[in-house]
Amino acid sequence: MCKERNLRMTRQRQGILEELRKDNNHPSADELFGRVRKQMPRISLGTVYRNLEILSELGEIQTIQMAGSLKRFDGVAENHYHIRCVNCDRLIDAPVQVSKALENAVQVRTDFRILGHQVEFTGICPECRRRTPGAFPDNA
Amino acid sequence: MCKERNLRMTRQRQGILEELRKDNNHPSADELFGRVRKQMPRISLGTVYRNLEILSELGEIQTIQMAGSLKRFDGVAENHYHIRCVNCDRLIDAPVQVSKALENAVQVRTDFRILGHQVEFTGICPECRRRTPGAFPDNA
DNA sequence: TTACTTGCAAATCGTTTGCGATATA
DNA sequence: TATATCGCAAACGATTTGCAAGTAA
Repeated sequence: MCKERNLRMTRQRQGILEELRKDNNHPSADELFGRVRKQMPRISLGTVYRNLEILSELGEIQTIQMAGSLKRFDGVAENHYHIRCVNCDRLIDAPVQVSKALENAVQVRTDFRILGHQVEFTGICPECRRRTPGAFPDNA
Repeated sequence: MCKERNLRMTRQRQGILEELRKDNNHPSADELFGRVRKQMPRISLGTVYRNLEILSELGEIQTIQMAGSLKRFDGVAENHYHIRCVNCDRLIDAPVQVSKALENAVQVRTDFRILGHQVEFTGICPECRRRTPGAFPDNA
């Protein structure tokens, strides 16, 4: 990291990045704040936001904002699709390949210069289906 | 509309829906408020929000929330993909087919019950490329 | 007539920002 | 030492909500 910008690897920035990469769930800023705070009780929420913004600009992480109203953050920077549980808001990686062909298809049909694309599936996660059987029948 | 709920077709609800369907750009609540207000100067922003929420629940319109921090609304209820200009935030429909096969691919690989999916392409719109030549070279 | 809906204004809440203090390179 | 970054708290802005008055069915 630290391209042309004069960035410093502070204890806080380090801790936030490590915590985000520890497992690939996709916490909100506030959730991440809660986790990082266990290591650094005096860190502030503003610092978490500031660093997530910087890390995202650097391409070290990615910011996810789709169906939900909260931003979610992903320690894996490469594009991949997500599935969101509409019941519990859990967000996981979707086990399907990213399609560059889709971008090309749009590119040739418009005068846009296409830079990327995001996909989010919505559904009911296994836990929610199990927890409340009958609430989410398989045939919608 | 008005399934099992006891909904009334008020002047305001009617006007909001008509205005949203007049052309298929994808206004924010506030933009739509501005337009509807020309017909009904006393309508309030809260009313616009309340009705957009209801119309969305009824499946009459859809709420779009992806890369941007503002919700955007779409008078066309059927699923379709969008392209967002990262420079001016313009949002237009993407001229590619919705792929149910994508949903199936995820369905068979997870224990989620997949309900739908959203796709948003990001890029630079023709107007922005033209307006600031050189700023957005074709080879990224 | 009834209860859904409105306009208004205040509240909410995720996120951003100003500032003086701190700590990294 | 210079200045990027921090912690704190206040500001911001989109959205939501409580309430009394208005109105569709």
